This record gives sequence, structure tokens and C-alpha cells, in this order.
Amino acid sequence: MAAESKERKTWRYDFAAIETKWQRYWEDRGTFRAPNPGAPGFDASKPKFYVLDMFPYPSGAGLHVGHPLGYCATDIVTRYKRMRGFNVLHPMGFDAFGLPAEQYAIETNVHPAVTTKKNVEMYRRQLKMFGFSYDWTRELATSDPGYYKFTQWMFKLLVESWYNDQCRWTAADGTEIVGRARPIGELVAELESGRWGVDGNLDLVRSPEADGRREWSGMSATERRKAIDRHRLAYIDEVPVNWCPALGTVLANEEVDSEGRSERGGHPVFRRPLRQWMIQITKYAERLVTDLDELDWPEPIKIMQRNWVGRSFGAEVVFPLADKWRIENGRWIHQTFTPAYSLDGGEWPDAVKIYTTRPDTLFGATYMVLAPEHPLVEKITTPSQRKAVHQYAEAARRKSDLTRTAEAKEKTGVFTGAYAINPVNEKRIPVWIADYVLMGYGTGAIMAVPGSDRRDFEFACAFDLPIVAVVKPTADWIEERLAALTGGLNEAAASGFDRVAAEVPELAETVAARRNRADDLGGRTVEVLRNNVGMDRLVNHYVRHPRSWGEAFVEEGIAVNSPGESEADVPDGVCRLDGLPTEQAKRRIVEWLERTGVGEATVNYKLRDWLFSRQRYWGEPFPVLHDESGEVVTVGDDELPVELPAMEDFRPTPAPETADSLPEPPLSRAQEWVKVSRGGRRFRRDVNTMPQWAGSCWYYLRFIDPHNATRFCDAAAERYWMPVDLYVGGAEHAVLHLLYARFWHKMLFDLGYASTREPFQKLFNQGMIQGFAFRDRRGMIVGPDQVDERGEDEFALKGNGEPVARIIAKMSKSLKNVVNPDEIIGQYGADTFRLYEMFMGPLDASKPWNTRDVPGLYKLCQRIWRLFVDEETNMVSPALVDDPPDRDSQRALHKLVQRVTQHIELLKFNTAIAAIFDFVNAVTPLARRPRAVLEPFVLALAPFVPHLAEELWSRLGHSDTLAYAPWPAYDEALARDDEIEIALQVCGKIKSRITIPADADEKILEAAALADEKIVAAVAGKTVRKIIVVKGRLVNVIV
RNA sequence: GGGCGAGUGGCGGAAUGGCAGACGCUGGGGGCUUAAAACCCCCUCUGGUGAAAACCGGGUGCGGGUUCAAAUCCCGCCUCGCCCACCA
Repeated sequence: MAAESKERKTWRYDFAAIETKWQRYWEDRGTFRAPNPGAPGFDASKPKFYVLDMFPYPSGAGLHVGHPLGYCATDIVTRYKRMRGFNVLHPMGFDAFGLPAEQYAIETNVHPAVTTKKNVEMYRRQLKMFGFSYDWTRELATSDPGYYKFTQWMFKLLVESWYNDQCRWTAADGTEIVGRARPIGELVAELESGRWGVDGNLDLVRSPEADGRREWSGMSATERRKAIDRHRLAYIDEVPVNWCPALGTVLANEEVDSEGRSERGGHPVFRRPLRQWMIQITKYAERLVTDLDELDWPEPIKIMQRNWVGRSFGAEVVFPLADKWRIENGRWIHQTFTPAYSLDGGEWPDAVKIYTTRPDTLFGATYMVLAPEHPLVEKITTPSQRKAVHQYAEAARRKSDLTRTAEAKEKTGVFTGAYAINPVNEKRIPVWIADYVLMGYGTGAIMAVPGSDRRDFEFACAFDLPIVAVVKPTADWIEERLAALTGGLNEAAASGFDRVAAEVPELAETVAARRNRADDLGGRTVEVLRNNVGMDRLVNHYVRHPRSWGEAFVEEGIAVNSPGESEADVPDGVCRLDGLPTEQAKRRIVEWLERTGVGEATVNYKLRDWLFSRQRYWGEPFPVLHDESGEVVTVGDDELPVELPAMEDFRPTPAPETADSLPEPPLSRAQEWVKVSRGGRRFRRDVNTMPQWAGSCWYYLRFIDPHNATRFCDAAAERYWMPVDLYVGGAEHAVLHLLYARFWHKMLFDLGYASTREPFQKLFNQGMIQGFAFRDRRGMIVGPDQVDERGEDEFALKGNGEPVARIIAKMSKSLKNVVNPDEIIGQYGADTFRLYEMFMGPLDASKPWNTRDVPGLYKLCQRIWRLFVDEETNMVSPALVDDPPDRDSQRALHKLVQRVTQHIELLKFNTAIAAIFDFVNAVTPLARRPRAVLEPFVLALAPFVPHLAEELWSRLGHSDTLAYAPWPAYDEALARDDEIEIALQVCGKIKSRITIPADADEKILEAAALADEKIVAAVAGKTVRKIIVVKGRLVNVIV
């Protein structure tokens, strides 16, 4: 405790000794152990609070200063809630499986199990230095077999369940839900009983007399298995992957550059289909969107999740192929089916089904486009087009998604030679293929409405296809377009404009006249045009000649160019849209589509099924076996965990750089492990592993009961602790982790293993801690150690003095601006570090680390220390007295407690700490500081600087930890000032200030203002028209 | 291209319709000290007038608007950051 100075003994604030002492105390006594219900020491009378951090991925670099930002915040909340009398669950663990560990292991040639263990130890040691009040008995790591045993068990649940999307049920909390994951046995029972059948696509058919329905009794064992497998929540499908033979590994889209080469090494990458596990997260799309409404999450995160799920409302419409179908008296007749094919309930043969969000624009569909991979392409392409179509489709297939996107500027495509019939106007329209249509969204085919869609417009221009406007543009849009077309005198704009002008003579004349006067053609020109030509003529011109205007009107508006309501010569049964605003037109056309059987309203989602296999070593093995015929069975629960085999060589296997080589995951080389026999049958284990997300999908549940060997978590404990009341982490997980975990939780909820519909009730995103970096004249990055500060915002290179610019950027090795928390703690202590990070600014803002600011917080710790401890004697300061509190120190205390309490609740720690500064500034000068004021102050300090607070608490004579001491109360009346300063304004300008009793009412304030001599002077000679009095703030005199 | 967020002193930030710049850092001045460190006190948005006290004015990215009153609300623009990106 004692730091000895050279000349005389003083008893300084010795953070190192204090922090070590109290960390040991907490650890030895198990101060922060949180018992589960029923366990010894559990107090059922207290409410619960579950505070969760996003657990770290233990990388080789160790903790950097960004990690503790969120952890400091949750620790403050945790300690505060504990003192408010909550049972608090606050655990920590490690997301220890995953690609970076494997990559690091490959680079350093050390086994990932070894590096992971080492890194976890380093992280744990670093985390403990901060004095976070985790219940360390609950620590877990996702790579621990005792943990992934249950990850595998949950994967088995996915395999052994299906999603009944027609199941209406009431959850225990009373909510009505449509759709529910159920054990696969329930589906089998329905099929076996004959109540349900399947159709040709193996979709479920529930009505007994539906067309194409196949009965269970008439199916072979293999067919039955296929039908069942197709409905499992986890299923196997052929999915294209980015296969890089040279690296011997499959790459994520982001790891492939736009040239189709690997980002690392620049080796060729091939798109190859691979049999992989997929998870039907899409079944939960609707619930993942609607359940967001009741969560206390930042709105931007909710928006991101909604966008990711991408729900849209529209219609599916059938476009029959022209050489197969004709229409007679409103009835569709197929050429070859005799008798005429019945449409009731069945799929249309020889027809293209499209999805659109704008069914109101159906009359403007002048051609169609299929994705190059669309299954119909083969079938409909005419012989003369076959070669071109093939080439195009093949080229598209090789391109990665990224490449396709990168080339998005130029529209490309090929005509198939086939025509389809637009069902609303019975026109023959050509069918094209183009890579701007994606197989993965909607039906993989579109109707092209170049008059109402930007991409279709570009395509129609590129290939000279007809463009029909079906929505009347607004005057605003026409003006904007005109301004763009006539803007300035530049040639390109003018030539675009000339096309319009050629057909509207008055318009041309006006412009020519102005052009001759060398006037500006922007701005006012539009005004002149509007007056000379008239907006109606311009709007009508667009409706007749949209192409001339160079851009499509894609917004909503009034329908045009379709049969109108009042037109007499329209045959019966034709849909009339003209004159209707978009919303009504949509409703009318959908009704028409459904009545005539060529379409229906549908909901579509961008969300895709989740690709769950990775061709990597360092992950959870799949708990499944493949037999020689390809049949898949799950292993028994008693065989879990399926342990990852210890392999000397965990590296990927490079393969020859040919397009037909296939990835060989590292596990395939563990030959003894791979081969399994059961009951005389021979099986092979799945050699893929699960993605890193798997372990983090349910770790918050394992924390509740981490040592349970028989169940992932005790049911009663789960009911007690869930949901997580506060979840803090970085925004980089806004979509994927949080969406996957929500899905996973809902699956467990449906099957009765989780008691809440959502896992994380409140979410908070911490901002990023950035760093300063320096850039010299040539743009090279220079480390801060080589830079001198020359003056205010002026920096120069050490040595030659060349000026450098300071930038704020992410902390990274390449910018040489990473700050190591160990160093800061070594120099100033954990309490100072915690204060600094919390005082930097709002928790959710990104802000730059500036080590220069740290000593200010260190000074605060020292000042607090001296309030209590006499440095000469190492005794409690003589200024600390047992007097009853005087008004000033009492007010300071109540202000402090009020502000700290309110700001902790709002997670505004920077301003809470400002309140602590204010308090210290207020009581430092006092010669006598009452114990009744300083004791509660220590308690209010405890969440922020727990070590210092414990030390002071014990020096004040308490023998027990303050971790469970009741949080100090405050009285708003005692926190209030007796007198306050009021601003006096004349016409909103401050002219004077007065000090007046805080409770002065409006009348007194008004009178005081009018009596003030500066106000009297300012209003002299004018009539006072009005006086606005804001109590406690200001008086504004209007003259 | 779309979505989301941000822009306030030399710096981090405070104030979410009511006194702009709380609190901290940096810098400057002073005190204590043989001296230094530490510590304590004062000043520190800006222009003008003034010896000074003080007084007058401007100011929250830019331009407009609403209001007695705008950093805060509305419209338009600029810059930066993050996420998504041909989603029909």
C-alpha cells in the first residue's frame, strides 16, 4: 500500500496494490458468483437481471482497447443492478472455433487447439486485470467438447424437425403465432395416415382432391425418404461454392476479387456445386421481421435486420409461352394437351412464372427476362439461338456474385427465340436471358417493364426493345428531368434534350431562343418551358414517348396506357386500370389475376436459406453419418459429442487447377475417424464442419447452466434467467450473428426448449474506438512514435521535420496505431482505464483513443483518494468528520447520486463521470467533509472504480465488500439549488442575468425582469407587447 | 445507386425547442518549493472598442424556413463514416 518517496514517507494512491488486493479478495470469496434458483445462497425474493457481452473471439493479437469498451459499460450496469438488489447474471466466455484461428494456425504451423488454448488464457488474464465482476465459474468456450456436444445436439434438432407453416398456436405468453417447428415424426404421421400427400416438387398437399397429388402408400421407400428430407429444417442441397484448388479451400464471396481470383495469392477460383447442409431460416422470415417490433433495440439495427430479411409484397404472375398456348373467349387452351389442360390448383406447364412488386405495371411488360440459370432456359430456347444462349449462360455461371455485381454498369443479355403471352393484354413478348436477373430472388424470372423500372429501361435501350409508360409522371419529376436534360449548355445533355424537343416544337423554339442569347439553360429555362409549352403537354409527351426522356419514371402515380374505366369498346373480362393511383391499381389487378387464375398476391423475402457447411478443420463436426447410397442418419444422443479428431495436419489439401477438381475438407484425411459401422452397415462421417456462427447462436443459454452434462441448460434455470435483459456489443454483428441467434432461439422455443420468443430483449451497440494515424506527403502511413506535435493540429516527422497529416481511422496493425490495454493499466491502473474509456464520449459513438487524455482520469482517482486518506499518516483524513452534513455538501451529494443514477440507467456514462468530477470539485475545498456525505459517495463510485471504492469502503471501517451494499438514495428536493440564475432577454437577445430563489414563480420572475435596469434601458421608449416566462430558465420581453 | 448515422472551440465531448461550449484534455499565467515533480488557484470560441473593469457584435458544415426563442424541428445542399448493393 505504501509508496515511499525519497525524502519522506507519504501514502499515495497505490493502484497496483489496491487492484491486486481486491481482485484476489473477490476471487477468494466468490463475491460475484450468481447462484441459480434452488442452489445454496439463492435469494428468490430478488428480481433477476441478465447482462451479456458479446463474447470475444480469442485472436493471437490479444485484447485491444476496443474490447473493454462494452465490457466496462456492462460491468457498471452489473455492479449498479447488484446494489439495486437484483440477482445479476453476468458471464464471460470465448467464441473459440472459427476461421481466423485456423488461418493463424496455418501461418504459424501450430495446431489450432494449441493456439486457441493459449489465446484463451491470455484473454482471460487480460480480462481479469480490469476487475470485471463476471461470475467466472460460468466461463465457457465453444470449442470445448462439453459445449459443442450440445451445438451438435441442437443441429440434430434441426435435422429432426420440420416447419409447419400452417400451424396456428398460442404460446405460453399468450401470443398467437402462425407456423411452428415440429418434430419430423408429426409430418410422417400425417403422410402415413393419408391425410396429406405431396406433389411433383415434393411440396405438401393438404387437400385430398388436389391435382398431381401423390399418395404416401404409392411411393417407394427412397421416394418417401426424399420427401421427408426435403422438409427437414436442416437439409442437404447442391449449392455453388467458390472453390480455389490452389489454396485447397472454399472461399467466401468477399475473398474472391472481381477478376475471379483469390484475394490471397491471386489463384483462379471456380464456381462448383457442392452438397452442403442448408438450414431453412427462410421459414422464420416473417416471424424474424414481426417480432422485431417488441424489442428494445436501436432502430437502425432493426432496420438493417428488416432489410436483410427483405420482405416485399407483390404478386406472382404466369406468362404462358406463345407457341404452346392460345386464348379463346377468355379461356387458355394448351396446344398439345387434349382435352384442354385444367388449371385448378395445378402448376402451369409451359409458362414462365414471375414475381413483381408492381403488378399495376403489368400492361407495360414488353419483354421478359430469365436468370441465366433458370431451368426453363434449356427448354424454350429455339435452335437458332441455342449457341448464343449457351455461351452466355456458361459465362454467367462462372462469374462469382461479386463479379456479376461489379459489372453491373453495362446491361448484357441474349434473346432465347421464345415468346410468351402477357396475360393482361394477350400480346406476344420476347423472352430473354440476362444476368441482371438473379435466380435466387423471387422466381428467377421477371416481366420487364422498361417504362417503370430503371434496370429494364437500360436493358430496353441497349437492345432496342419497346418501352411503354404505364404510370403518369408527376410534374416535379418532369421538371427535374427537363432541368437535367437542358442543364448547362453541355452537348450530351443537349442532345438528350433534342430528342424531346424534336417532338414538342414549342419547346424546341423556346430553348433555341434562349440558347442564342447564350443564356443559362438550367433553372429558369424550366420555368419558361412550363409557361410556354404547358406541363400537361410535357407529361403527355412522356406517356407517349418515354424513351426520349432518357430515364424511366419508377415512382407511384396514376395508371395510363391500359384500358380505362369508361372506355366502351373494351371487351368483357379485361382489366381496366387507367386513372387509378398505384395502390388501387395494384389491388384491382391482383383481384383480376386471382379471378382469372394467372396470378396471386404473394409475399417475398430476400433472405436465403443458411449455408451451414464449411470445408474447414477448426469447427464443430456434424453429428451425422452418410451410408454408401447417400442416405443420411443422425448419430444417437449417447454418441455426442462427435469429437473433432486430433489431426497432425489440419491444412487444406491443394488440388490441380482444373475446373473439375473438388474440395477435399481436411477431415476427409482422418480416415479412421471417417469410417464408422453401425449394425453391420458401413457409414462415413460428414467431413465438413459448422460455421463459426453455430457456437454463438446459443451461448447465452449455456451460460445459465454451463456445467450441465446431460442437458444444454436446466429448464427451470432457463425460465428464471431468460431473456437477456441487456446485450452489448459492436454493430458489426447487427445482421448476421443477431439474426442467426434469433432464428436458433425461435426454433428452440417452438420445440419447447426455450421459454421466450426472443433471446435479447434490449440491445445496445457500442461505438468503435478509433486511433490517430499519420500520413506523410506521399500518403505513406507513419507510426505515432515517429511524429512530433508541432503545435495545435500541426504534426511533423521526427528528424527531417516534414509535415504529416493526422487522420482518424480504425485501429489496425497497418496503421501502427493499436493501443495495448496492458500498458495503460500498468501505468495508471484498471480503475483509471475504465474511467477513461467511459468518459471518452457516448457509448454508441465512434471516437478516437487519445492517450494524452488518460492522466486526467488518473488525477481524478488520486483526488478521490486524498478526500479520504491522509497521505502523511495513511489514516483516514482528519477532514473527514462525523458532523451532520451541512447544506452545501449535502446538496453536492444528492446532485451526484441523482445524476449518476439517472445516467447509468440511460447508459450515459460519460456524463455520469462528469457528475463525479463536479462532486469532487465541490467537496475538495471543504475543510470539514461529513462522513454521511462521503460514504454514499463511495457507493456511487463503486460501479466505475470498483477497486478504489472497495479500498475506501474498507478504510471507512466496513469489513464486508460493498458489492451488495444498497445503492444510495437521493432526494430531488435536497439536490436542488436554493438560488438560480435566470437569463433576461429582450426579443430573444440576452441583455442581463439575475439570481433569484429557485422556487420563484412566473409573476415574480416577470416583475424581477421588468425591474432590472438593463432591461429597463433596453425597452425604454418601446411598448412591451408580450412577456414569455419560462420558470427556472429565462424571461423574454418582446417589444 | 440505396439505406442508416454523424458534422459544435486547439482536442474528446455537454446541451434534443429556453443562458451554446458542462466535464475533461491541451496551452498560458500565478502560488507552494533551494529546484523539479506532484499539488493548489486563475485564464483559454471569436471580432471590435477599451489602460482596465467592462461594453457592443458574430458564432454549432453551407443556404433557406417555422418560432417570442433553433446546435436541437422542417426544406434544399455539401462533407465524412458505416452497412447493403442489378432484390424485380
